[in-house]
Order: sequence, then C-alpha cells, then structure tokens
Amino acid sequence: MSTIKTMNSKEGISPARGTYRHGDLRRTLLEAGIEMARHGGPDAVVLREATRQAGVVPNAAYRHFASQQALLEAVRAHALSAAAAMMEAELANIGGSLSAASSASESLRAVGRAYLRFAHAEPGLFRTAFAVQASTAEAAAAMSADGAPNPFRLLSAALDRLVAAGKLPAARRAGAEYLAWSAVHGLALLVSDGPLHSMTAAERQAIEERLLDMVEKGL
Amino acid sequence: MSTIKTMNSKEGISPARGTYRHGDLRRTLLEAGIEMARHGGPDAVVLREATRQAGVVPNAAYRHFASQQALLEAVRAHALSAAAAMMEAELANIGGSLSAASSASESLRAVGRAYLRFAHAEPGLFRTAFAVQASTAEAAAAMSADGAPNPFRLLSAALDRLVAAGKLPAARRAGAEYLAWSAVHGLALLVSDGPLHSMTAAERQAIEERLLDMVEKGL
DNA sequence: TGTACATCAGTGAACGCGCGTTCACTGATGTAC
DNA sequence: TGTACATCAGTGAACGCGCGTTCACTGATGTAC
Repeated sequence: MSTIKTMNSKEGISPARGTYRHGDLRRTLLEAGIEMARHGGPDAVVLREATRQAGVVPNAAYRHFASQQALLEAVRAHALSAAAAMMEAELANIGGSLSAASSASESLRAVGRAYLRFAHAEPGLFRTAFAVQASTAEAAAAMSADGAPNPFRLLSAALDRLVAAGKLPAARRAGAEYLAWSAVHGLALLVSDGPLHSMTAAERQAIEERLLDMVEKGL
Repeated sequence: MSTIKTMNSKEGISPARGTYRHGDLRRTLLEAGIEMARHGGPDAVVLREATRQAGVVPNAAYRHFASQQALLEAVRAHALSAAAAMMEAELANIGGSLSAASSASESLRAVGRAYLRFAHAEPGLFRTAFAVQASTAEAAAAMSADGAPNPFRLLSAALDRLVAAGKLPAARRAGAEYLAWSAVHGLALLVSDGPLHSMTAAERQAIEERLLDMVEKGL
C-alpha cells in the first residue's frame, strides 16, 4: 500500500543524491505524494513538499507534472487502484463450491467489506480516492472512463450477478449502486477517521457485517 | 437558512458605515462566515474575507472571535442548529392519528428525510456541519455536550421510540445510530454535491425513499 | 443638566509563512557520425 | 573507438498571493458624579 509496485527500494525518498540527474524523479515525487495523502488526505498533497522530500528544487517537479493538480490526480489514481486491488483480493477469497445465488451475495459482501477495510486501514488514501472535497461526481466520471478494474465497476458487476442469480428483482436493479454505495460509504467514513475508528477490530467487524446485512436485506 | 434569526435586515454586510463603531460586528462576521460556508463549505470560511465583507480592518475580528477556528466553530454551530430545525419541522408534520408503531417509524423516516433534504438544499452548510475534514469524532463529541436539540439526539430519540413501539428488537438497538446514520449520510453526500445532485426532485425523492425503506427493513 | 473620564471597539502597519508557478540558465547524458 | 553536439532534467532566483495573527494606537461611547 505504501509504495508503488515497481519501486526499487533503496533510493526512494533519500535526501542525498550523488548524480546530477535524479534518475526517477517522477516516481519519487508520486511516492512522496502518496505518502502525504496517506498521512493527511488529499489536502496534504503539496507539490513543494514532494520536491523537498525528493531532494530537488521546487520547480523541478514541472518536468514531470504539469501542475499540483496533476500530481494529486496521479495520487488519486493510485489510491483508487489500491482500493480495487483490495476488492479483488476479497473476491478471490470466495469459495468456488457455492450456489450461484450464494456466490452472488458473497460477491456483493466482499466488495463492501473490502471498501470498509480499505477505509479503516488507509484513511488518508481512502479520503483521497472517495471523499473528494469539491465533487464526488468528477471521481465517478474519471472512474467510468478507462478499462482498468475500479471500485465502481466491481460494485456494478456484483449487483448484476445478484440479478442474474435471481436474488435481486430486476425492477430494483436501477439505482441500486447508489443505495449500496451510500450505506457502505457512510460507515466507511465513520471507521476511517470518525468515532468508530478506535473500536476494537472485533467490534468494528461486527458492525460492518450488520451493515452489510442491512444492505442485503434492504435492497 | 441564509441569515441568523435575529438579524436586523438592513445593515447586514453593507460596505459603507457611517459610525466609527460598527454596532454589531460579531453578528455581521458570523453571517459573512455562514455565507462563505454556504458557497464553499468549511474551507471557505476565511477570517480576513469576513472582515472585508463587514467593511472593517482584518484584526478587528479579534474583538469578537479568538481565532479563525472560533469563527468556524460558530458557523458550524449555526449549521447544526439549522439541520436540527429542519428535522423538527419534518417531525411536526407527522399526523397525530397514527398507531404508536407507525408513528415511531415515521419519526425515524422524518429525521432521515430532513437530513437528506438539508444536504441537498444547503450542501455547503451540510458539509460544514457533518463532513468535517479532520474528524467526525469532534463533531459528535461537540454535539452530545450541551442540551440544545441536535441531529444526533433526534436520531437517537427516534430509534428509542422504535424500540418502545416494539418495531425494533432491543437487542439490535445498540449501534443502530451508526447503521442508520451511515446509510443516510452516504446518500446525503451524493445528493449534496455528488453525482445525484443534478437529478430531478422526483427522482431524488424516489431514491431517498428507497434508501429509507432499506434502512427500515434492514435495521 | 453638564462635564470628566474610563472603557474598549475598531485602526494602521507590519510580521512571517508557505504555497504554486515562471524565467533564463547549466551541465550530464546518450546519440550520430 | 573517439569526438561533436543536441537534448532536456534539474538549478537558482524570484514573483505575487493571501492567509492568520500581533503590536501599539485612537477616538466614540456611555457612565459616575
């Protein structure tokens, strides 16, 4: 979570640098941005601070990012794919010997559970990905754009499977993303940095499962 | 919503001022702060801008607020009481001829409906009151402090009535605030400045009622 | 009813801070011959 | 295999901005006598 997949571990954010050229400044800046987002959410992603951590002069960032906004977008993209990865891991846990109906239910629960787990484990990245200040609309738009697996697509797919398995009447399919997402997102905020953050793991999981029950029963 | 109850309408944010003393600077600053929050959420509450709108030198604010933070708290308190007022109005709409059980259900729905309505009508104030950046915990703590009617108290009371009326098993009462609040808050974010903000009123109300159904059924 | 005076709301000027961004530059790198 | 050269990543210096906050002040107000 804390680093980019292909990072070569040793250099990273090291202050000293022997060569005139940095070698991999773009990645270093991005990693610094991710780290700032992890600790303080989207507002903490500060371009100058990223260059400071990279041991480079402030304007050097402009060789790699057009603006602070561009850096923030890159950080957000990383956060989104980290969330998607968590969902896919949770989906992969579902046993193969289930009926179509159970398996569809479990898919939806897995997606919701991963979302809640991500919010708790990485509150800063969670807020960067999903609690955009200005408008969640942009985020949703950005997400439905390209082909990569993303959280919203995974949620939609789970709901489609539920309909296919006959566990959700087709008439109630429209807008179901919003209902499911609302409930899970609300609780995610509470467990990410709200009053529920300091619960024990057991308490938290209990209330998470109750919420997932509520969604499943209520949809 | 846009002004304080006891405001004397004419002066408000007028730029010119005949007298040396302002007369009611505290209220004027607070109103300016509320207006900024309405348009841009909590981050838009800028002390210097408030004094500018009041036609006063920046440091004059310190006669009335200890810091920018204090001004923001005052704005937040106003937003919270505006939300509570909306809930009470919605509660007052419930007919008196209902059974205890129906009346309890309707109370919970009224509280949720008012919350959603407030989020849509006043997104900036909504975020100021309920989507605190740093931590929702503070807000909740601040709220359970004094005796004024506040949104959380109203939600708790509605759930208590549901238990008293036998519509919610006592065993499921604990933590029910979190479940109900999660679902409603999540949707509120979507309708306040998210992708659902531009729905027609009818569409929005339909999905709001579906969410309230989900909560009622799923609790 | 008139005057002396304490109060304290608002003034004027200035701080230090950190931000994003622009400019003209320099010098290591890797490619073409 | 060696040399000339274009590229372009990172430098150095500086901008303007707006913020919150502190200081010593001034002068209108309303109260005590």
